Amino acid sequence: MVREAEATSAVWPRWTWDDTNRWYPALLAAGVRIERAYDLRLAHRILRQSALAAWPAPEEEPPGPWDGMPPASLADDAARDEPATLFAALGPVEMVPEPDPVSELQVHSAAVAGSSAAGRLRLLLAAESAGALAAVEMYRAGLPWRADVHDAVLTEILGPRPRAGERPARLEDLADRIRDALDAAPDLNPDSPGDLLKAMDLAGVGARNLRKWELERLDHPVIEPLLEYKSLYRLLTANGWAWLDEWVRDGRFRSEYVVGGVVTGRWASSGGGALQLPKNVRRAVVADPGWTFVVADAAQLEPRVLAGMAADEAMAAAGRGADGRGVDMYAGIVASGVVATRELAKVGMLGAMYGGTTGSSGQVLPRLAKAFPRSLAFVDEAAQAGERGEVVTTHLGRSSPPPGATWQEVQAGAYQDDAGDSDTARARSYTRSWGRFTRNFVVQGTAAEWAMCWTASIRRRLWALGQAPDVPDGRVPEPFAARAHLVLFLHDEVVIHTPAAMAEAVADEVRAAAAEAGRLLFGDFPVQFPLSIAVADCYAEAK
DNA sequence: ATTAAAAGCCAC
DNA sequence: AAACGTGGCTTTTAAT
Repeated sequence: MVREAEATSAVWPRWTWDDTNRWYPALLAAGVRIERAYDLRLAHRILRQSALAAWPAPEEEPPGPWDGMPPASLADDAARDEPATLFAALGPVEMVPEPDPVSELQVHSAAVAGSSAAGRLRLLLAAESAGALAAVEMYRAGLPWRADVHDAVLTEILGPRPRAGERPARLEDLADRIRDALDAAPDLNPDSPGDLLKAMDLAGVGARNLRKWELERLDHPVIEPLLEYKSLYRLLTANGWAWLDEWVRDGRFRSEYVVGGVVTGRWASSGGGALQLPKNVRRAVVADPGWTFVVADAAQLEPRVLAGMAADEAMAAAGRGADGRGVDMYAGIVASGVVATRELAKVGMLGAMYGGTTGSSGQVLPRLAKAFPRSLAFVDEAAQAGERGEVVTTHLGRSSPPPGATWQEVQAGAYQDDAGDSDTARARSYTRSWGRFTRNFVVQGTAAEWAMCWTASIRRRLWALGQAPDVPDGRVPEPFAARAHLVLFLHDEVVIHTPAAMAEAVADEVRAAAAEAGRLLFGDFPVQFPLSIAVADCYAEAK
Protein backbone atom coordinates (compact mmCIF):
# COMPACT_ATOMS: atom_id res chain seq x y z
CA MET A 1 0.00 0.00 0.00
CA VAL A 2 2.75 2.39 0.94
CA ARG A 3 4.79 1.40 -2.09
CA GLU A 4 1.80 2.07 -4.31
CA ALA A 5 1.04 5.47 -2.81
CA GLU A 6 4.66 6.61 -3.04
CA ALA A 7 4.87 5.53 -6.65
CA THR A 8 1.59 6.89 -8.00
CA SER A 9 0.56 9.94 -5.98
CA ALA A 10 0.62 13.29 -7.70
CA VAL A 11 1.40 14.77 -4.30
CA TRP A 12 3.39 12.67 -1.89
CA PRO A 13 1.53 11.57 1.21
CA ARG A 14 2.95 12.65 4.55
CA TRP A 15 2.93 9.39 6.48
CA THR A 16 2.19 10.17 10.10
CA TRP A 17 3.32 7.73 12.75
CA ASP A 18 4.35 7.61 16.37
CA ASP A 19 8.01 6.89 15.72
CA THR A 20 9.93 6.70 12.46
CA ASN A 21 12.35 4.20 14.00
CA ARG A 22 9.47 1.83 14.59
CA TRP A 23 7.96 1.76 11.11
CA TYR A 24 10.52 2.81 8.57
CA PRO A 25 13.14 0.02 8.86
CA ALA A 26 10.65 -2.62 7.72
CA LEU A 27 9.54 -0.47 4.80
CA LEU A 28 13.13 0.03 3.70
CA ALA A 29 13.79 -3.66 4.06
CA ALA A 30 10.93 -4.21 1.62
CA GLY A 31 12.60 -1.75 -0.75
CA VAL A 32 10.13 1.08 -0.07
CA ARG A 33 11.48 4.59 0.36
CA ILE A 34 9.29 7.36 1.81
CA GLU A 35 9.34 10.93 0.53
CA ARG A 36 7.63 12.66 3.49
CA ALA A 37 6.72 11.78 7.06
CA TYR A 38 5.52 13.31 10.29
CA ASP A 39 7.05 11.90 13.45
CA LEU A 40 4.61 12.51 16.30
CA ARG A 41 7.10 11.63 19.03
CA LEU A 42 9.69 14.12 17.81
CA ALA A 43 7.10 16.80 17.04
CA HIS A 44 5.57 16.40 20.49
CA ARG A 45 8.88 17.06 22.21
CA ILE A 46 9.42 20.22 20.22
CA LEU A 47 5.88 21.60 20.53
CA ARG A 48 5.47 20.84 24.20
CA GLN A 49 8.61 22.83 25.01
CA SER A 50 8.34 25.58 22.42
CA ALA A 51 7.61 29.09 23.59
CA LEU A 52 6.15 29.75 20.13
CA ALA A 53 3.60 26.91 20.13
CA ALA A 54 0.04 27.33 21.37
CA TRP A 55 0.25 24.15 23.41
CA PRO A 56 -2.59 23.47 25.86
CA ALA A 57 -1.94 24.51 29.47
CA PRO A 58 -0.61 21.75 31.74
CA GLU A 59 -3.95 21.41 33.57
CA GLU A 60 -5.76 20.76 30.26
CA GLU A 61 -3.09 18.47 28.90
CA PRO A 62 -1.27 16.65 31.66
CA PRO A 63 1.85 14.66 30.82
CA GLY A 64 0.84 11.57 28.88
CA PRO A 65 2.29 8.69 26.95
CA TRP A 66 3.97 10.99 24.43
CA ASP A 67 6.10 12.65 27.07
CA GLY A 68 9.48 11.08 27.52
CA MET A 69 8.72 8.40 24.93
CA PRO A 70 12.08 6.96 23.89
CA PRO A 71 12.75 6.17 20.23
CA ALA A 72 12.58 2.54 19.20
CA SER A 73 16.01 0.99 18.87
CA LEU A 74 17.10 0.25 15.32
CA ALA A 75 19.76 -2.17 16.44
CA ASP A 76 17.71 -4.57 18.50
CA ASP A 77 14.18 -5.52 17.50
CA ALA A 78 13.66 -7.68 20.56
CA ALA A 79 14.56 -4.88 22.98
CA ARG A 80 11.42 -3.02 22.00
CA ASP A 81 9.15 -5.31 23.95
CA GLU A 82 11.25 -5.50 27.05
CA PRO A 83 10.42 -2.28 28.89
CA ALA A 84 6.73 -3.23 29.22
CA THR A 85 7.60 -6.64 30.61
CA LEU A 86 10.03 -5.06 33.00
CA PHE A 87 7.49 -2.58 34.32
CA ALA A 88 4.93 -5.34 34.79
CA ALA A 89 7.44 -7.30 36.80
CA LEU A 90 8.12 -4.34 39.04
CA GLY A 91 4.51 -4.24 40.17
CA PRO A 92 1.74 -1.68 39.75
CA VAL A 93 2.65 1.50 37.92
CA GLU A 94 0.67 4.62 37.19
CA MET A 95 -1.79 3.88 34.42
CA VAL A 96 -0.95 5.82 31.29
CA PRO A 97 -3.41 5.93 28.41
CA GLU A 98 -2.40 4.33 25.13
CA PRO A 99 -0.97 6.89 22.74
CA ASP A 100 -3.59 7.84 20.16
CA PRO A 101 -1.91 9.21 17.04
CA VAL A 102 -5.02 10.83 15.60
CA SER A 103 -5.92 12.91 18.64
CA GLU A 104 -2.25 13.72 19.15
CA LEU A 105 -1.99 15.03 15.60
CA GLN A 106 -5.03 17.23 16.23
CA VAL A 107 -3.34 18.74 19.27
CA HIS A 108 -0.27 19.43 17.15
CA SER A 109 -2.28 21.09 14.39
CA ALA A 110 -3.96 23.38 16.89
CA ALA A 111 -0.66 24.19 18.61
CA VAL A 112 0.87 25.22 15.29
CA ALA A 113 -2.20 26.99 13.89
CA GLY A 114 -2.50 29.06 17.05
CA SER A 115 1.11 30.20 16.89
CA SER A 116 2.25 33.57 15.64
CA ALA A 117 5.16 31.74 14.01
CA ALA A 118 3.22 28.87 12.45
CA GLY A 119 5.31 28.81 9.30
CA ARG A 120 8.58 28.44 11.16
CA LEU A 121 7.20 25.73 13.43
CA ARG A 122 5.83 23.82 10.44
CA LEU A 123 9.25 23.97 8.82
CA LEU A 124 10.94 22.79 11.99
CA LEU A 125 8.60 19.83 12.39
CA ALA A 126 8.94 18.86 8.74
CA ALA A 127 12.72 19.11 8.89
CA GLU A 128 12.93 17.10 12.10
CA SER A 129 10.74 14.38 10.59
CA ALA A 130 12.74 14.35 7.36
CA GLY A 131 15.84 14.06 9.51
CA ALA A 132 14.34 11.00 11.16
CA LEU A 133 13.86 9.41 7.73
CA ALA A 134 17.44 10.23 6.76
CA ALA A 135 18.76 8.80 10.03
CA VAL A 136 17.02 5.45 9.50
CA GLU A 137 18.19 5.37 5.88
CA MET A 138 21.80 6.00 6.94
CA TYR A 139 21.55 3.19 9.46
CA ARG A 140 20.32 0.85 6.78
CA ALA A 141 22.98 1.82 4.26
CA GLY A 142 25.82 1.95 6.81
CA LEU A 143 29.13 3.73 6.42
CA PRO A 144 31.45 1.80 4.07
CA TRP A 145 34.28 0.52 6.27
CA ARG A 146 37.34 -1.47 5.24
CA ALA A 147 38.23 -3.64 8.24
CA ASP A 148 41.52 -4.61 6.58
CA VAL A 149 42.53 -0.96 6.19
CA HIS A 150 41.54 -0.23 9.79
CA ASP A 151 43.62 -3.19 10.97
CA ALA A 152 46.58 -1.95 8.92
CA VAL A 153 46.27 1.51 10.50
CA LEU A 154 46.22 0.00 13.98
CA THR A 155 49.15 -2.27 13.24
CA GLU A 156 51.15 0.62 11.82
CA ILE A 157 50.55 2.80 14.88
CA LEU A 158 50.29 0.28 17.75
CA GLY A 159 52.06 -2.82 16.45
CA PRO A 160 50.41 -6.14 15.58
CA ARG A 161 47.18 -7.10 17.32
CA PRO A 162 48.17 -8.60 20.68
CA ARG A 163 46.55 -11.54 22.46
CA ALA A 164 43.60 -10.67 24.68
CA GLY A 165 44.66 -8.84 27.84
CA GLU A 166 48.07 -7.86 26.50
CA ARG A 167 49.39 -4.47 25.48
CA PRO A 168 50.36 -3.92 21.87
CA ALA A 169 54.14 -3.74 21.37
CA ARG A 170 54.38 0.03 20.91
CA LEU A 171 52.41 0.66 24.10
CA GLU A 172 54.54 -1.82 26.04
CA ASP A 173 57.71 -0.02 24.89
CA LEU A 174 56.30 3.31 25.97
CA ALA A 175 55.23 1.91 29.35
CA ASP A 176 58.83 0.83 29.93
CA ARG A 177 60.12 4.28 28.99
CA ILE A 178 57.64 5.89 31.39
CA ARG A 179 58.78 3.63 34.25
CA ASP A 180 62.44 4.38 33.44
CA ALA A 181 61.91 8.12 33.37
CA LEU A 182 60.16 7.98 36.73
CA ASP A 183 62.57 5.47 38.23
CA ALA A 184 59.40 3.59 39.13
CA ALA A 185 58.77 -0.07 39.97
CA PRO A 186 58.62 -2.41 36.96
CA ASP A 187 55.00 -3.19 37.74
CA LEU A 188 53.82 0.44 37.59
CA ASN A 189 50.65 0.43 35.49
CA PRO A 190 50.35 3.64 33.46
CA ASP A 191 46.64 2.90 32.95
CA SER A 192 45.98 3.58 36.63
CA PRO A 193 45.78 7.36 37.06
CA GLY A 194 46.18 7.12 40.83
CA ASP A 195 49.34 5.00 40.75
CA LEU A 196 50.82 7.00 37.91
CA LEU A 197 50.20 10.35 39.57
CA LYS A 198 51.77 9.03 42.79
CA ALA A 199 54.88 7.85 40.94
CA MET A 200 55.12 11.18 39.12
CA ASP A 201 54.85 13.03 42.39
CA LEU A 202 57.70 10.94 43.85
CA ALA A 203 59.83 11.75 40.81
CA GLY A 204 59.13 15.46 41.21
CA VAL A 205 57.36 15.98 37.89
CA GLY A 206 55.01 18.55 39.39
CA ALA A 207 51.81 17.57 37.56
CA ARG A 208 48.49 18.38 39.25
CA ASN A 209 46.55 16.09 36.92
CA LEU A 210 47.05 14.04 33.78
CA ARG A 211 45.37 16.32 31.26
CA LYS A 212 47.22 16.67 28.01
CA TRP A 213 47.48 20.48 28.04
CA GLU A 214 48.62 20.36 31.65
CA LEU A 215 51.38 17.86 30.87
CA GLU A 216 52.48 19.78 27.78
CA ARG A 217 53.52 22.69 29.95
CA LEU A 218 55.89 20.60 32.05
CA ASP A 219 59.54 19.87 31.43
CA HIS A 220 60.48 16.33 32.46
CA PRO A 221 61.78 13.25 30.61
CA VAL A 222 58.53 11.38 31.33
CA ILE A 223 56.30 13.86 29.49
CA GLU A 224 57.17 12.87 25.94
CA PRO A 225 56.64 9.09 26.31
CA LEU A 226 53.60 9.67 28.52
CA LEU A 227 51.83 11.89 26.00
CA GLU A 228 52.61 9.38 23.28
CA TYR A 229 51.31 6.56 25.49
CA LYS A 230 48.07 8.38 26.19
CA SER A 231 47.51 9.06 22.53
CA LEU A 232 48.04 5.43 21.50
CA TYR A 233 46.07 4.13 24.47
CA ARG A 234 43.14 6.27 23.42
CA LEU A 235 43.24 4.86 19.88
CA LEU A 236 43.43 1.31 21.23
CA THR A 237 40.56 1.63 23.69
CA ALA A 238 38.20 3.84 21.69
CA ASN A 239 38.71 2.68 18.09
CA GLY A 240 40.97 -0.36 18.31
CA TRP A 241 40.41 -4.00 17.38
CA ALA A 242 37.65 -4.45 19.94
CA TRP A 243 35.71 -1.58 18.34
CA LEU A 244 36.25 -3.11 14.92
CA ASP A 245 34.96 -6.48 16.11
CA GLU A 246 31.91 -4.97 17.71
CA TRP A 247 30.79 -2.33 15.22
CA VAL A 248 31.88 -3.34 11.74
CA ARG A 249 29.95 -6.07 9.90
CA ASP A 250 30.05 -6.95 6.23
CA GLY A 251 32.05 -3.89 5.29
CA ARG A 252 29.78 -1.37 7.02
CA PHE A 253 29.89 0.61 10.27
CA ARG A 254 26.40 1.09 11.67
CA SER A 255 25.74 3.51 14.47
CA GLU A 256 22.28 4.81 15.32
CA TYR A 257 21.61 8.48 15.07
CA VAL A 258 19.45 9.90 17.83
CA VAL A 259 17.53 12.67 16.10
CA GLY A 260 17.10 15.64 18.40
CA GLY A 261 19.14 13.74 20.98
CA VAL A 262 21.03 16.86 22.06
CA VAL A 263 19.18 19.52 24.02
CA THR A 264 19.89 22.08 21.29
CA GLY A 265 18.35 19.89 18.60
CA ARG A 266 21.61 18.53 17.30
CA TRP A 267 21.71 14.84 16.64
CA ALA A 268 23.42 12.46 19.01
CA SER A 269 24.55 8.96 18.16
CA SER A 270 24.37 5.69 19.95
CA GLY A 271 26.81 2.84 19.57
CA GLY A 272 30.28 3.12 18.17
CA GLY A 273 30.58 6.89 18.46
CA ALA A 274 29.78 7.85 14.87
CA LEU A 275 30.06 11.55 15.68
CA GLN A 276 33.59 11.24 17.09
CA LEU A 277 35.42 9.15 14.56
CA PRO A 278 39.04 10.25 15.03
CA LYS A 279 40.86 11.52 12.00
CA ASN A 280 43.39 8.68 11.86
CA VAL A 281 40.81 5.91 11.48
CA ARG A 282 38.91 7.70 8.74
CA ARG A 283 41.37 6.05 6.37
CA ALA A 284 39.22 2.95 6.74
CA VAL A 285 36.21 4.72 5.25
CA VAL A 286 36.60 3.68 1.62
CA ALA A 287 33.96 3.73 -1.08
CA ASP A 288 32.84 0.49 -2.76
CA PRO A 289 34.45 -0.33 -6.13
CA GLY A 290 32.88 1.87 -8.79
CA TRP A 291 31.57 4.23 -6.12
CA THR A 292 33.04 7.33 -4.52
CA PHE A 293 32.32 9.83 -1.76
CA VAL A 294 31.13 13.38 -1.97
CA VAL A 295 32.15 15.05 1.30
CA ALA A 296 30.67 18.47 2.01
CA ASP A 297 30.86 20.71 5.02
CA ALA A 298 29.35 24.10 5.65
CA ALA A 299 32.02 26.75 6.13
CA GLN A 300 31.71 28.75 9.38
CA LEU A 301 28.12 27.60 9.78
CA GLU A 302 27.48 29.03 13.23
CA PRO A 303 28.54 32.64 12.67
CA ARG A 304 26.60 32.67 9.40
CA VAL A 305 23.52 31.36 11.15
CA LEU A 306 23.99 34.04 13.79
CA ALA A 307 24.18 36.70 11.10
CA GLY A 308 20.90 35.39 9.69
CA MET A 309 19.08 35.26 13.02
CA ALA A 310 20.28 38.68 14.07
CA ALA A 311 19.67 40.12 10.57
CA ASP A 312 23.22 41.42 10.74
CA GLU A 313 23.95 42.87 7.29
CA ALA A 314 27.57 43.64 8.13
CA MET A 315 28.38 40.16 9.29
CA ALA A 316 26.55 38.59 6.36
CA ALA A 317 28.60 40.81 4.06
CA ALA A 318 31.84 39.63 5.67
CA GLY A 319 31.00 36.10 4.55
CA ARG A 320 29.93 37.08 1.06
CA GLY A 321 33.02 38.42 -0.66
CA ALA A 322 33.31 40.88 -3.50
CA ASP A 323 31.65 38.88 -6.28
CA GLY A 324 28.63 38.00 -4.17
CA ARG A 325 29.72 34.39 -3.73
CA GLY A 326 30.51 33.07 -0.29
CA VAL A 327 34.03 33.43 1.02
CA ASP A 328 35.74 32.43 4.23
CA MET A 329 33.94 34.53 6.81
CA TYR A 330 36.90 34.87 9.14
CA ALA A 331 39.06 36.09 6.25
CA GLY A 332 36.26 38.49 5.38
CA ILE A 333 36.35 39.89 8.90
CA VAL A 334 40.09 40.45 8.54
CA ALA A 335 39.60 42.06 5.11
CA SER A 336 37.15 44.56 6.56
CA GLY A 337 39.82 45.62 9.03
CA VAL A 338 38.09 44.50 12.23
CA VAL A 339 40.91 42.29 13.50
CA ALA A 340 44.44 41.56 12.34
CA THR A 341 44.43 37.82 11.67
CA ARG A 342 42.06 35.05 10.66
CA GLU A 343 42.91 33.20 13.86
CA LEU A 344 41.84 36.17 15.95
CA ALA A 345 38.61 36.52 14.00
CA LYS A 346 37.89 32.86 14.61
CA VAL A 347 38.61 32.71 18.34
CA GLY A 348 36.80 36.00 18.80
CA MET A 349 33.62 34.75 17.12
CA LEU A 350 33.78 31.39 18.89
CA GLY A 351 34.25 33.23 22.16
CA ALA A 352 31.22 35.40 21.42
CA MET A 353 29.07 32.32 20.76
CA TYR A 354 30.43 30.17 23.59
CA GLY A 355 30.64 32.89 26.20
CA GLY A 356 34.42 33.01 26.44
CA THR A 357 35.78 36.08 28.14
CA THR A 358 39.44 35.35 28.74
CA GLY A 359 42.61 35.51 26.67
CA SER A 360 42.79 36.83 23.14
CA SER A 361 39.18 35.85 22.54
CA GLY A 362 38.10 38.32 25.22
CA GLN A 363 40.48 40.95 23.92
CA VAL A 364 38.99 41.10 20.43
CA LEU A 365 35.36 40.98 21.60
CA PRO A 366 35.02 44.77 21.87
CA ARG A 367 36.21 45.20 18.28
CA LEU A 368 33.77 42.56 17.04
CA ALA A 369 30.98 44.18 19.05
CA LYS A 370 31.70 47.49 17.36
CA ALA A 371 31.82 46.00 13.86
CA PHE A 372 28.87 43.61 14.28
CA PRO A 373 26.66 45.14 16.96
CA ARG A 374 23.52 43.26 15.94
CA SER A 375 25.05 39.78 16.18
CA LEU A 376 26.88 40.44 19.41
CA ALA A 377 23.80 42.02 20.98
CA PHE A 378 21.75 39.03 19.89
CA VAL A 379 23.89 36.47 21.72
CA ASP A 380 24.27 38.80 24.71
CA GLU A 381 20.50 39.06 25.01
CA ALA A 382 20.21 35.29 24.89
CA ALA A 383 22.78 35.08 27.69
CA GLN A 384 21.00 37.68 29.78
CA ALA A 385 17.66 35.91 29.35
CA GLY A 386 19.29 32.73 30.58
CA GLU A 387 20.79 34.53 33.56
CA ARG A 388 17.30 35.73 34.47
CA GLY A 389 16.10 32.12 34.35
CA GLU A 390 14.09 32.63 31.16
CA VAL A 391 13.73 30.33 28.20
CA VAL A 392 15.33 31.15 24.83
CA THR A 393 14.18 29.97 21.41
CA THR A 394 15.90 29.13 18.13
CA HIS A 395 14.99 30.73 14.83
CA LEU A 396 12.47 28.02 13.94
CA GLY A 397 11.03 27.64 17.43
CA ARG A 398 12.88 25.08 19.54
CA SER A 399 13.00 26.39 23.11
CA SER A 400 15.59 25.75 25.75
CA PRO A 401 14.58 23.86 28.87
CA PRO A 402 13.94 26.03 31.92
CA PRO A 403 16.70 25.91 34.52
CA GLY A 404 16.36 22.94 36.86
CA ALA A 405 15.56 22.63 40.53
CA THR A 406 19.22 22.95 41.61
CA TRP A 407 19.49 26.26 39.81
CA GLN A 408 16.39 27.57 41.61
CA GLU A 409 17.68 26.42 44.98
CA VAL A 410 21.07 27.98 44.49
CA GLN A 411 19.50 31.29 43.46
CA ALA A 412 17.16 31.20 46.44
CA GLY A 413 20.12 30.42 48.69
CA ALA A 414 21.85 33.63 47.66
CA TYR A 415 18.88 35.71 48.81
CA GLN A 416 18.59 34.15 52.24
CA ASP A 417 19.30 36.48 55.14
CA ASP A 418 22.18 34.31 56.26
CA ALA A 419 23.67 34.01 52.79
CA GLY A 420 27.45 34.26 52.86
CA ASP A 421 29.91 35.28 50.19
CA SER A 422 30.25 31.69 49.08
CA ASP A 423 26.48 31.42 48.55
CA THR A 424 26.34 34.50 46.36
CA ALA A 425 29.49 33.43 44.51
CA ARG A 426 27.94 30.03 43.88
CA ALA A 427 24.71 31.59 42.67
CA ARG A 428 26.63 33.96 40.40
CA SER A 429 28.60 31.08 38.96
CA TYR A 430 25.41 29.10 38.26
CA THR A 431 23.80 32.14 36.70
CA ARG A 432 26.75 32.78 34.40
CA SER A 433 26.97 29.16 33.45
CA TRP A 434 23.28 29.05 32.48
CA GLY A 435 23.76 32.26 30.51
CA ARG A 436 26.58 30.62 28.53
CA PHE A 437 24.24 27.72 27.86
CA THR A 438 21.37 29.86 26.52
CA ARG A 439 23.84 32.05 24.59
CA ASN A 440 25.12 28.99 22.80
CA PHE A 441 21.69 27.33 22.56
CA VAL A 442 20.23 29.84 20.11
CA VAL A 443 23.21 29.59 17.76
CA GLN A 444 23.91 25.88 18.00
CA GLY A 445 20.18 25.09 17.82
CA THR A 446 19.57 27.24 14.76
CA ALA A 447 22.66 25.81 13.09
CA ALA A 448 21.18 22.36 13.71
CA GLU A 449 17.96 23.55 12.05
CA TRP A 450 19.85 24.75 9.01
CA ALA A 451 21.70 21.43 8.88
CA MET A 452 18.43 19.45 9.04
CA CYS A 453 16.90 21.50 6.22
CA TRP A 454 20.09 20.94 4.24
CA THR A 455 20.05 17.20 4.86
CA ALA A 456 16.34 16.94 4.09
CA SER A 457 16.88 18.73 0.80
CA ILE A 458 19.89 16.56 -0.02
CA ARG A 459 18.02 13.30 0.50
CA ARG A 460 15.14 14.48 -1.67
CA ARG A 461 17.49 15.67 -4.42
CA LEU A 462 19.60 12.51 -4.36
CA TRP A 463 16.52 10.38 -4.86
CA ALA A 464 15.39 12.60 -7.70
CA LEU A 465 18.73 12.04 -9.44
CA GLY A 466 17.59 8.45 -9.95
CA GLN A 467 19.61 5.35 -10.62
CA ALA A 468 23.03 5.16 -12.19
CA PRO A 469 22.89 3.30 -15.53
CA ASP A 470 25.37 0.62 -14.47
CA VAL A 471 26.91 0.04 -11.09
CA PRO A 472 29.48 -2.74 -10.85
CA ASP A 473 29.14 -3.82 -7.22
CA GLY A 474 26.17 -5.12 -5.32
CA ARG A 475 27.06 -4.21 -1.74
CA VAL A 476 24.67 -1.29 -1.29
CA PRO A 477 21.27 -2.47 -0.04
CA GLU A 478 17.96 -1.60 -1.68
CA PRO A 479 16.38 0.81 -2.19
CA PHE A 480 19.74 2.58 -2.68
CA ALA A 481 21.55 -0.12 -4.65
CA ALA A 482 22.20 2.04 -7.70
CA ARG A 483 21.65 5.45 -6.14
CA ALA A 484 23.66 8.13 -4.39
CA HIS A 485 22.79 8.05 -0.68
CA LEU A 486 23.77 9.71 2.58
CA VAL A 487 26.08 7.67 4.80
CA LEU A 488 27.34 10.12 7.42
CA PHE A 489 26.06 13.28 9.07
CA LEU A 490 28.28 15.31 11.43
CA HIS A 491 26.49 18.48 12.56
CA ASP A 492 27.68 20.64 9.65
CA GLU A 493 29.08 17.99 7.34
CA VAL A 494 27.67 15.19 5.19
CA VAL A 495 29.20 12.25 3.37
CA ILE A 496 27.41 10.81 0.36
CA HIS A 497 28.26 7.44 -1.14
CA THR A 498 27.59 7.64 -4.85
CA PRO A 499 28.17 5.77 -8.07
CA ALA A 500 31.36 7.43 -9.28
CA ALA A 501 29.85 8.70 -12.51
CA MET A 502 27.27 10.73 -10.58
CA ALA A 503 29.68 12.52 -8.25
CA GLU A 504 29.61 15.90 -9.99
CA ALA A 505 25.84 15.89 -10.24
CA VAL A 506 25.67 15.03 -6.54
CA ALA A 507 28.01 17.90 -5.64
CA ASP A 508 25.77 20.32 -7.57
CA GLU A 509 22.70 19.10 -5.71
CA VAL A 510 24.45 19.42 -2.35
CA ARG A 511 25.31 23.05 -3.16
CA ALA A 512 21.77 23.75 -4.31
CA ALA A 513 20.48 22.19 -1.09
CA ALA A 514 22.62 24.55 0.99
CA ALA A 515 21.21 27.54 -0.82
CA GLU A 516 17.71 26.13 -0.34
CA ALA A 517 18.27 25.68 3.40
CA GLY A 518 19.44 29.28 3.66
CA ARG A 519 16.29 30.51 1.92
CA LEU A 520 14.02 28.32 4.04
CA LEU A 521 15.42 29.77 7.27
CA PHE A 522 16.23 33.34 6.35
CA GLY A 523 14.22 34.11 3.22
CA ASP A 524 15.78 36.85 1.12
CA PHE A 525 18.22 37.98 3.77
CA PRO A 526 21.58 37.91 1.96
CA VAL A 527 23.53 35.52 4.18
CA GLN A 528 25.28 32.80 2.23
CA PHE A 529 26.24 29.26 3.15
CA PRO A 530 29.24 28.22 1.07
CA LEU A 531 30.42 24.64 1.27
CA SER A 532 33.76 23.02 0.97
CA ILE A 533 33.22 19.95 -1.17
CA ALA A 534 35.60 17.14 -2.01
CA VAL A 535 35.16 14.04 -4.14
CA ALA A 536 37.35 11.20 -2.90
CA ASP A 537 37.34 7.42 -2.62
CA CYS A 538 38.58 7.68 0.97
CA TYR A 539 37.08 9.90 3.66
CA ALA A 540 40.51 10.72 5.13
CA GLU A 541 41.59 12.26 1.82
CA ALA A 542 38.63 14.59 1.60
CA LYS A 543 39.96 17.44 3.73
C1' DA B 1 28.79 -7.81 42.38
C1' DT B 2 26.78 -4.16 40.27
C1' DT B 3 26.22 0.77 39.61
C1' DA B 4 27.62 5.54 39.52
C1' DA B 5 30.82 9.06 39.27
C1' DA B 6 35.04 11.06 37.82
C1' DA B 7 38.69 11.76 34.66
C1' DG B 8 40.00 12.14 30.25
C1' DC B 9 39.81 12.69 25.03
C1' DC B 10 37.43 12.43 20.68
C1' DA B 11 34.10 15.00 17.51
C1' DC B 12 31.49 19.37 16.01
C1' DA C 1 44.28 30.75 22.07
C1' DA C 2 42.53 28.75 26.00
C1' DA C 3 40.23 25.49 28.72
C1' DC C 4 34.38 28.94 27.24
C1' DG C 5 29.16 25.51 24.28
C1' DT C 6 26.98 20.48 22.97
C1' DG C 7 27.67 15.49 23.25
C1' DG C 8 29.63 9.79 23.37
C1' DC C 9 32.57 6.61 25.04
C1' DT C 10 36.17 3.99 27.93
C1' DT C 11 38.58 3.16 31.92
C1' DT C 12 39.47 3.44 36.77
C1' DT C 13 37.84 4.07 41.21
C1' DA C 14 34.41 4.86 44.74
C1' DA C 15 30.01 3.76 46.55
C1' DT C 16 26.17 0.86 47.45
